[in-house]
Amino acid sequence: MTVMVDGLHPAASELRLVKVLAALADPARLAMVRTLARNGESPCTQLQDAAGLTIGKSTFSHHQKVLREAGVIQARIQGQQRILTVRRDDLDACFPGLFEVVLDAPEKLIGTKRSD
Amino acid sequence: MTVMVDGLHPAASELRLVKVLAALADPARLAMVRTLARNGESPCTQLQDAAGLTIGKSTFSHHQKVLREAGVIQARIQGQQRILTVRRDDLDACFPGLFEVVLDAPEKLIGTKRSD
DNA sequence: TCGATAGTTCGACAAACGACGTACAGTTCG
DNA sequence: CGAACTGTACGTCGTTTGTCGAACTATCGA
Repeated sequence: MTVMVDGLHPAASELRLVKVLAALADPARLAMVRTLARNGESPCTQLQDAAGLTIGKSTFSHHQKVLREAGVIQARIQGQQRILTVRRDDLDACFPGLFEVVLDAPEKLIGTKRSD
Repeated sequence: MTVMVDGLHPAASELRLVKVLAALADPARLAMVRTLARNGESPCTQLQDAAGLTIGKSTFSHHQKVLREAGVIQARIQGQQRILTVRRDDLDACFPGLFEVVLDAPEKLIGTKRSD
């Protein structure tokens, strides 16, 4: 069975650019979002693996929460796992073009640290 | 006379998405960039006034530096003032569409705090 | 029921960040 | 020269952020 996790996701009308940018302005989170967008919806563990993140699971959970609260991704409970999805429709509606930029940027231009 | 301030600006090939996003993920800096883009090049004091920022001048200088080091804006010395400009060509070349998104976003969707 | 799997929550800690005031430096003008 | 103007650099303070490990919750399967 599939259950939506509400109250944790902001409505589309609640998205704010500053918060979305802040959520994306981290190497780990950017990798999560880009990988998720390319691979389609994934459970947390699978995404963490696919994104090549070497962080602990509690840290991953934290980043996932930041992205969720910014409205960038969505989580839905299916069995014992959370299936994550990019909220592309809402992002495109609010900030048209933003997601495409983030997705299309070549790996070389991403940057590995907040300061480099 | 006009003198370019070099060594302080990253080359176009040095721009990194994470750093650009981090630079833009602040209400004050976002206001600076958006105002600067609309008003064209401006000296610091004039920009701070036009952007309606109530922060101290040293804080403004700090934000200006963050934007400069991320490659978002450029400074050139003219007389006793620094003329600031958005590096739109370089941004468009590296992350096509990004700047347009940031510029076109309606004020309502910007957000006033990093966390709201 | 027991154990494995999948994530969350909590508390701690170091590092980074934003804001401030003061002092400083370069330019222009009297 | 000296004062006014424009912005930078430095040190500090309090808050936020990223990371971790350990404890906890919930679901599924044997």
